[in-house]
Amino acid sequence: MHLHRPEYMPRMTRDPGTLSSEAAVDAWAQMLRVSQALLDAVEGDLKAAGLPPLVWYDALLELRRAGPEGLRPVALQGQMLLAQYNLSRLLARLELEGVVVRRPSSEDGRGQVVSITDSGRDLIQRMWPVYRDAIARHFSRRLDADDLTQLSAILGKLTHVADR
Amino acid sequence: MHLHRPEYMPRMTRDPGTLSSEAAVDAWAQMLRVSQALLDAVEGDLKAAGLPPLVWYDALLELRRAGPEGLRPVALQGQMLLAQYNLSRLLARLELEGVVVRRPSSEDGRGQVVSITDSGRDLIQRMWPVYRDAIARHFSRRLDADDLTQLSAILGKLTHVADR
DNA sequence: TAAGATTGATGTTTCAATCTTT
DNA sequence: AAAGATTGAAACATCAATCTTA
Repeated sequence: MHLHRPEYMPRMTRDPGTLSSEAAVDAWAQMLRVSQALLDAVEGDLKAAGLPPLVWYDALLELRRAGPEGLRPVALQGQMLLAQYNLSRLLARLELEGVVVRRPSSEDGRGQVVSITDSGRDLIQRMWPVYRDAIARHFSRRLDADDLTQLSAILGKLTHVADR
Repeated sequence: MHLHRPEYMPRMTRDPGTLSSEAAVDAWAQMLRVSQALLDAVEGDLKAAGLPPLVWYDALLELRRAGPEGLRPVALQGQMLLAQYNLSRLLARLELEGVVVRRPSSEDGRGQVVSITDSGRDLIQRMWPVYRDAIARHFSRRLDADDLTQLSAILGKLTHVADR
């Protein structure tokens, strides 16, 4: 359990802000560990089925949503949590595989437009059943409706991480 | 929000096992996204303070717990979620930096024993205040005691991911 | 044969610098 | 100067093969 419970932590001060910090740090470590294990498990299922990693699924899904007009890489960046250089290289791999196409933007000379191809639509359709089953097996199956409601509410409180 | 809500998902079957699958998939995507953002934020704080990444903290913490006898790499592997080859190279970096030492095991000719050094103890002590503040800022500060209790209970249900 | 651990080759991510257009 | 995007070099992760001892 507790991936990194800090035994170093100084003996619990009276500062109200740190009163329950031990429980908070334990929960933090637990969350890190569980989500990493879940991610590993799901990625493992995809790989076992001979399919590409989750980040391909995420990118293709956003591009499919965008429709025939495609998306600017900078817009994709906002959806996915990727650095610009990282996205640039991901798109290069996707294009090499033939699942997306890139063309220069007519509106903005600096930019590009990326669209999903038929082959990309086919790939994401083949990925989804495997992904769906992996989520069910490792995640949904272990939680009931109340768990999902509570979890979602708590995660919602953690959403604006970039603040401050 | 919803990192990859599957619009591909076929129109909700009557199969009881999949009745609430949409909510589950949303919660799954939310969890992935939030934990990745939190991790990025905390790693960013460490880096901004000129400190090494979290995985160093985790390894050093386990080794400090182990005390003077040290730990076998295979034992560290169990604590951290790392592949063997990955750990091997992490330990090489830690040793190069002088924060751990490796020596052959006297009990098992195949194995080694790894211990933290004084320099390693110093490093982890310098990392902890930064890490603690990052957890507080990005995580604890946004949750109350009930949130922590609920979150921990839910994460507990997700813990045995390797099953089945 | 299996467990503990490492390594060469390859792929991916990151940092910092760059290039083009706004 | 700032925004959109890319790239060389370096760091790190992964795969498959290897080595040693149990």
